[in-house]
Parts: sequence; C-alpha cells; structure tokens
Amino acid sequence: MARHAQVHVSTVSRALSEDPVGVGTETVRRVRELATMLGYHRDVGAAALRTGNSRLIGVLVPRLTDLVLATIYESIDAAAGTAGYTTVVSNTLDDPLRRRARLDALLSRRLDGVIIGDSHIGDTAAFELQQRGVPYVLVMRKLEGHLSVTTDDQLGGRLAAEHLLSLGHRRVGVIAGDLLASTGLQRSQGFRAAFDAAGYPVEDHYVVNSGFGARAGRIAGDQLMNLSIPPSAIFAVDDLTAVGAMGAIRAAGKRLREDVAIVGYNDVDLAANLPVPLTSVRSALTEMGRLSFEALQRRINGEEAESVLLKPVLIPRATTVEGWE
Amino acid sequence: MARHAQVHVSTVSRALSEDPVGVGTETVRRVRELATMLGYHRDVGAAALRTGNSRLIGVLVPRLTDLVLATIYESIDAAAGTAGYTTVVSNTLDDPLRRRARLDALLSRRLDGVIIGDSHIGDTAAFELQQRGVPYVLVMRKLEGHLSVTTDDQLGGRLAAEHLLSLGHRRVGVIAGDLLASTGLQRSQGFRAAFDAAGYPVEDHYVVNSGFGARAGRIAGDQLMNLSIPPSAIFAVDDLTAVGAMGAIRAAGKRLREDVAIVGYNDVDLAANLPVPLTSVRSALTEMGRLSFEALQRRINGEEAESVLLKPVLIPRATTVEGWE
DNA sequence: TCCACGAACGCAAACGATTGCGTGATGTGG
DNA sequence: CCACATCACGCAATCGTTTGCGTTCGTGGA
Repeated sequence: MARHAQVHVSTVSRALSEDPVGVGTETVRRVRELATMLGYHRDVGAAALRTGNSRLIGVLVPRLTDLVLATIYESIDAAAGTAGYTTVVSNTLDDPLRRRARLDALLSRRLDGVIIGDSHIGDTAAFELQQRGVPYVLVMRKLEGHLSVTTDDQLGGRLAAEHLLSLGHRRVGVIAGDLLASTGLQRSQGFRAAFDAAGYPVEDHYVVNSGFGARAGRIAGDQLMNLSIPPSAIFAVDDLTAVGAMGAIRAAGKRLREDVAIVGYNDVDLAANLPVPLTSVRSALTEMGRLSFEALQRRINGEEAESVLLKPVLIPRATTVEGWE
Repeated sequence: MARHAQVHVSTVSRALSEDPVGVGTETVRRVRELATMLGYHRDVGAAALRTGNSRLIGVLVPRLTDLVLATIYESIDAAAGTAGYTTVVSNTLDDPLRRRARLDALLSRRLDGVIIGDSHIGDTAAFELQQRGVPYVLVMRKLEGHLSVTTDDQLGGRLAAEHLLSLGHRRVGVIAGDLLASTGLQRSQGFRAAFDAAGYPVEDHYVVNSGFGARAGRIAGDQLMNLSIPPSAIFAVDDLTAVGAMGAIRAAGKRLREDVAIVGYNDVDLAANLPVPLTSVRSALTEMGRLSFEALQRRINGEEAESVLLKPVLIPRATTVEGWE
C-alpha cells in the first residue's frame, strides 16, 4: 500500500486517520482514493496492538434465543456500531462454568469493556472484571454495588398487581421465573408486596419458580391449574412464559380472561400480535440496551457514570380487560 | 511474564502452545502454573497479526430478534466455540447499505471466514467475498453457484400442501414472506406447485407478500380474511408470521382450524407451546447452524466442501388436525 | 578421548499499524 | 540575503506473539 502510493507507511496511516494532520491535502486525497481502489482496510487488530484499545466490547447474555435479550443485544450492537465499536456476544446459558470459559475467551481478545446481561445472584463475573480493571456495566439484571442499567422491576410487579386488584382478582398465581435472576425475583416481590398491602397475600404454593420461555411457562401453568382452587389470574414475569401458561389455561378447559386472566412482562413485539393479545408490563428494552452502551462508553473514557433505573408501564390488553381491541 | 518465569518469551510461547515441542517438561509445567497464577492470557489479536489467522468468523443475519436466525446463530456459535473460534454477528436488517457497511467493518478485523444467513436475491456480498478470497458459506437462504447449507424449502412447501389437501382443503391462502429471500419464495413455490398438480391452483390474490414476524403476519392475515371468499386454510412461510395470522383469523370472528386451518414453518420452540399448538414444517435449525460452521471450517483449511440440503418434516398439531393433543 | 547428535532454550525478524521526533523544503519577514 | 517559522513527510520504536535458526550443554558410542 505504501509502495503503491510512493509514500511512507506512516504517511498512509496519517492520511487515513479521521483527522489527517501533518499531511498535505493533495496527498491525503491521493492515498484515500488509492485505498478504495485497492479495497484496502486498516487492520483494526494491528492498530489495537499498538494503541491498546481494541474497539471491541463483549456482551454476556443468558441466551440469544430469548427474545428479550436478543432485543437488548440488538440495540447495544446498534449503538456500538455507530460509535465505531464491534460487539462480541456470548451465550452463557446461565451456567457458571460456561460463563467463566466464555469470559476468559473474551478477555483474551483484550476487549475495551463488557456488558453483562446475565448477572446472577452470587455470580463473580462482575467482581472479576472489577478486579482486572476492565470497564463493565450490568444490564437488565442488577447486582448490589455495580453500575447497572435496569428497569424498576419491583414497580413493574406492583403495576401488574394493582391492575389485577382493580379488576377484582383476589386469588392469584405467580410464575416467578428463575429465582437467581434479579428480574424474576424483584418482579414477583413487588407483585406480592402489593397484594400483601391490599390484604390479600399470595400463598406460597400459588407461586411457582420455573425457568424462562414458553415450555417452562406451560409446565408452571399446568401446576397452577391443578391446584384444588386454581387462581383467577396469573402474573408471569416474562411474556413467553405467559404464552406457555395461556396454553395451560386452555388445556385445563378454562377460558382466557373470563376464567383466568393473565399478565406478562416485557411487552415483546409478539404480545400485541397474539391471537388473544397479552396484557404486559413494558420495559424499555431497546432504551436499556442503548443506555447501557453509553454508560460503558463513559467508563471506557474514564468518565463517571451512574446507574439508571427506568420506569415500566403496564399495557392492558385482552387477557385481562373485556372488550379490548 | 517472560521475566517472571526467568525464561525467554519464545520459551513461554512454546510452553503455552498446545503441543509444547522443544521445551523441557519441567519448564512447561512451571510456566503454565505461573500463567494461571498471574491470570495471564495470550493475546489472540497479537497472535493473529503474526500467524495471519484471527480465529474469528463473522456471521451475517437479517436480525437476531428473529427467533429462527437466533437459533441458527446460537448453534453456529456453539460449534465455533468448541473449535476455538470466536464469532461476531451482525444484523443487516436485510438492507443492502447496512450489509455493505457491516461487512466492511467485519472484514477490517481480518476474519478467517464468514457465514451469510441473510443472502438476498441480487445480493453481492457472496460475490465480493469470493473475489476477495475470504472463505464463506451461505446458510438458511441459498444462492445459485455458492456453497450453502439449507433445508429443502420446495419440499417443505409441498409437505404443507399435501397435508392440507389430505384434509380436504381446496381454497387456500399463502403468506409468502419476503419475496427476495429464497426461503419464502421456494416454500410458496413448492406449496403452489403441489396445489397445481392436485388440480386446485392457488389464485394470485390468495398469495400475499409480507415481511417476516408477528406484526407482518397479522396484516397479511387481515388481508386474506377480507377477501370476498376467505380461504379455508392458510400456509405461512414462518411461524411467527403464522401467529400473527392466527390473530387475524380470530379478529375476523372465525374459529381456528374449524373455520380456517393454518400451517407455519420452522417449528420454533414456541409453536408447540402456543395456546393452540401450531402445525409447522420443521427445518433442522440447529443442525443447519452446526453444519454450516463445519463446512466453513473445511473451506478455511483448504479442503473441499459440498452444499447440504436437509429434509424438512411436517409436524401436525391442533391448528389443522382435530383432537390433537 | 573425541565427536556426533539431540534436547532445551535464546535470538531476532516478522505481522500491520501508530506516533514522537528529526529533517528537508518552502515560504516569509526584516 | 539571511534567519527563522511552518509544513510535509520519513525514520524508527513499539505493541505481543510466533517461528526458523543458531547456540549451548549433556550424553552415549566408537
């Protein structure tokens, strides 16, 4: 490349940099033209070696086939892309061993920062990054003492509870997801606290812990429907889980809403387009992704960043409200 | 690191390589122990600079929030991970400009190969990689003259058609997805060909082209339901699109299966766990992902690789078959 | 006793970029 | 006409590895 342009490689480097200082305008033009002609790209990896920053950030998620995390990752990637960063994503399957292995693999690429979307209670990934001095941000799930961008899951649970209470439901079930994820825990805590406060505490056997996803929801829903007195409404801490539970309600011969109402969480695109549109608590997923990247970027640049707690909103639809269209 | 171990850096390099030749067994042990103690990782990027292969592969997908592509990507990443490769994924949103930009960004990381999951008719990405000498494989969507791992979409369409024909359906609708994607095109072609052969050709206005996803399915479904004589069955080339169409059927006051049957495609996890389980044509998504990586790996190693065409299977469920459980 | 041989390890170049510093050319003011 | 500032560019070190080759040393056989 330097040979073709008849100049020194340092000149090429300067000419191709976004602020070409110390190179004649004519030379800059000539070099850049030649670069596009030859289809030449600067090797980001080699530059990373020299400058010390790879412009690469890692993202840890439980799994990408979970629509919620995929949505967040998409917005992280979009924000990162426009800022000139490349993202590398890793499925950890919420498995500590896998997480360690994947994090090691990532770290050996010298990334500039990490966004953790699969934080678990008792998980050490965040501490390890802190200790190694790698900038990081938690997203979706929070952990005490670490920078995070999340929605207020307690409030979200309370919104769902108040909605069901206002519709007259007194005996309700909760599908709480994974207890080790702060999301499931806090959503169900917020929900139960509101029912407690209203004087209708949710009994423990009306709360079932499952994983996330449709299949888990179906199983948990079956369990609730098989209680001697089934609940008149169900709060599922995840939309896909709610869809599975809808199947359980139907399989039990009950009618949706009329016999058993149901509220989901996250308001994924699918919720509004279901045959029976699903009432859901909307958490600003794409906004969370964007904000988490911005927070990480500030950390990378050595600036201060504060945790963000977004406000969820309940979107009522046909699974709880009559005549909704 | 070399200083700590009191040996030369070349010795460290050799000791840490998976086949340590030319280094004493005792030295190897000592160096490796020290490495774990110090939390030292070899810099993959620097090694890439020296050896010329980055152990990095790129994956192009339309979008990760599409469950189908997320599933494929997950299995690609799993296969790549065990082979010591890291994957970088890019959402192209089926937009040519974005695709170009993302591909350029990827290429400047000097990746060892690319898996293209968003190939479009008339798309130049594959040709460009071919010309630049970057190993690549198409997955999910095929393109004439390029190495690909796909399922037989024509056959899949035919399976859906034969299923509906055997149930007595004669006037059917098709939701064909994106016409520029080979999947949507070939599935609907296979479907229509089978109805043609049976003597019940599908009229053009019973075929609607939409995008993919639930929202697009809802809109397309509404369109079919508003025909003067609505179809007695619908074939949607994608499960999520089918879910949207189920909403349209319900909104039109019709009953699922009894008034309008529906068949989806891909058999994603959700299909079996829907309130009304969805009949779907199963394409081996995870297998496709794995095989595409293996094909790419062969190409990277300079071996020969042949295109793979997997066989789909129809899974009958409640949206077409009475009394299914 | 001497030489050949192999094992273990050090030396240095190379990968492709970035960047502080030095140098030559050009222009300008006194 | 000279001194000096300015601009454009080359030089060389550097990042962390890998790898061919050379060197040292110990051992065994003739």
